[in-house]
Amino acid sequence: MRTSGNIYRALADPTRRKILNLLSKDEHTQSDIVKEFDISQPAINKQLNILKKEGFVHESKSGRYRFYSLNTKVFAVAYQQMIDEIGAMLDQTLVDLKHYVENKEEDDD
Amino acid sequence: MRTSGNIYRALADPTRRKILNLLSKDEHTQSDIVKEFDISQPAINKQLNILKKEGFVHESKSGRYRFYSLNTKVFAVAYQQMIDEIGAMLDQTLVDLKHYVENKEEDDD
DNA sequence: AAGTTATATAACCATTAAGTTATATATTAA
DNA sequence: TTAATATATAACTTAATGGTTATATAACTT
Repeated sequence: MRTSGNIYRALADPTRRKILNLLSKDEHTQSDIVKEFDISQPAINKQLNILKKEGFVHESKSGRYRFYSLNTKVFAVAYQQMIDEIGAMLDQTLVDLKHYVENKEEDDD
Repeated sequence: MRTSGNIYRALADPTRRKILNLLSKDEHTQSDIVKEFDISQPAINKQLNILKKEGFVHESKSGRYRFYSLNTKVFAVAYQQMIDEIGAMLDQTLVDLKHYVENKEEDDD
């Protein structure tokens, strides 16, 4: 099985995170996406190509438009792997933190 | 409240991820850490300084040694924020994926 | 006091990253 | 067929990254 896209790289840039976030809600054309940013069309194009190459985003052509959508399966799997890797470093801490937050909430009620 | 360290940046580099992983298990001196890698001491020093600046790692001086440990609280909080941000994009997908995996396990038993 | 070990710092280098502007190409609309 | 729109690509700039080597400083060991 081919090792999944580099999610760490994908998430490292805020533009890419915002694109992923947009696509998680809906399919968008490239020009739609461009409108959501203050940067140029070629800049967005580059980031889309990166996300495409990593496999997190799917492109489909229709006329002069390119529709982009989140490749949820690929992204979800990479995400899970990341959680497994990073979350493991924090296992007990997260349990503790959860208790702490929960108790805090109780106190606040 | 000061916004938490940039976990996306911290995780973007494999050397930093490995350092964090080491420190999640135990405190280490810098030279201990250096031994775990094939790169130079100054290179490790740099990465440690980045992790320190982001607040994910704590340094304590003792003689000529520097002891490094994971700042678990800071890291856990940043991690949780990341999970909230990124996980939200995948909510339903993750539920589906879980069902899929669970059913698969059942079938395999 | 001299040598060794741990860490820090400076100067440097190559690569990558993330954007820009200008322009080309493809498709649709008038 | 001309104009407008959507996307792609090329060439460039600037800055950040992640390493290197050489050397300095600090602390311990003999």
